[in-house]
Amino acid sequence: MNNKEKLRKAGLRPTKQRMIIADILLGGINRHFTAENLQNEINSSGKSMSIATIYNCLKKFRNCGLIKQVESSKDTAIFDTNINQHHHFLNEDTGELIDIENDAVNLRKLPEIPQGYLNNGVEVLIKIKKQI
Amino acid sequence: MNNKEKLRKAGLRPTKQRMIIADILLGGINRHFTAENLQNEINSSGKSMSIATIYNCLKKFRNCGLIKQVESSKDTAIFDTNINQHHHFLNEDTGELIDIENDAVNLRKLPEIPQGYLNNGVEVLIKIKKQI
DNA sequence: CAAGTAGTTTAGAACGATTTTAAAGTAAAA
DNA sequence: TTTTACTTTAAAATCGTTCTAAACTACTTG
Ligand SMILES: [Mn+2]
Ligand SMILES: [Mn+2]
Ligand SMILES: [Zn+2]
Ligand SMILES: [Zn+2]
Repeated sequence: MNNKEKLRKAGLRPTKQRMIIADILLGGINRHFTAENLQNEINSSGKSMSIATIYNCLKKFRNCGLIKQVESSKDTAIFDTNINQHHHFLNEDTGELIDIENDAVNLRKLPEIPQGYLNNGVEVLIKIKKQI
Repeated sequence: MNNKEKLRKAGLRPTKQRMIIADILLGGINRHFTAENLQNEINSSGKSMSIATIYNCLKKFRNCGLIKQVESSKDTAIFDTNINQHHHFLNEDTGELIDIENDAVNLRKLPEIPQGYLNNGVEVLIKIKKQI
């Protein structure tokens, strides 16, 4: 399925701007990035896009499940093209995130989900720092 | 150990403002809160404190290990008085966090820590949402 | 205790990330 | 083709947080 079809299937009009972002984000190597990272990459390729549009698109993409947003205590939102359930190393010295594939982690025991609620995904974060 | 001693031991001068915050946060029931939550609570008790001071104190408390900051994709920083290693349910409908005690989770398999790095804590986040 | 000094608080300004506004532009529907 | 709803944009606004610089206070030293 090409990117235009992916957008259509997600209920999003394939505008010029969304196609530019889809071409960068979808179907390539997985990555973690900020809105500003993405704008810089668009600029480097000789194109340009309003930062408002970038935020609009990322929010739409996220709400459609085309990308995810990472839980992070940094003050800038971090997005993730890896939409499979997976886990992360967090380098606490640098803030860098590294993917951990889902099957590299195995949970022997989990608490009961509160009454009336559904498990909507489990994420493991392994904080690491450089050895001294 | 009383709060004044706790601050001293952490290398922090027990100022009037830090004692007010310590009295609210330390040694009570564990909770998750924002800087604004804390200011509202201080205000409700008839006291007042500059928001800059609240941020200053929370940062000092966090750096001393008296409180933690939660990994969260919300744009407001969330702090946690539970400084033990533990896990969370995240109610994705409301943003509410619920503590999961460390021994309620058991990890059978973890990936290898990258060469030259140390494991500095593992956090499990279980996202939940209301059943439909 | 009295001074001295180093650390702290504060209001307000500044900042950086994100959202809103409102007008112009574009994609899809009729 | 005309109409409609949706999208993009620059610029302003907003929001959480940090900075500035002056006043204040806790601790140290004499
Ligand atoms: Mn923030
Ligand atoms: Mn965040
Ligand atoms: Zn990832
Ligand atoms: Zn907690």
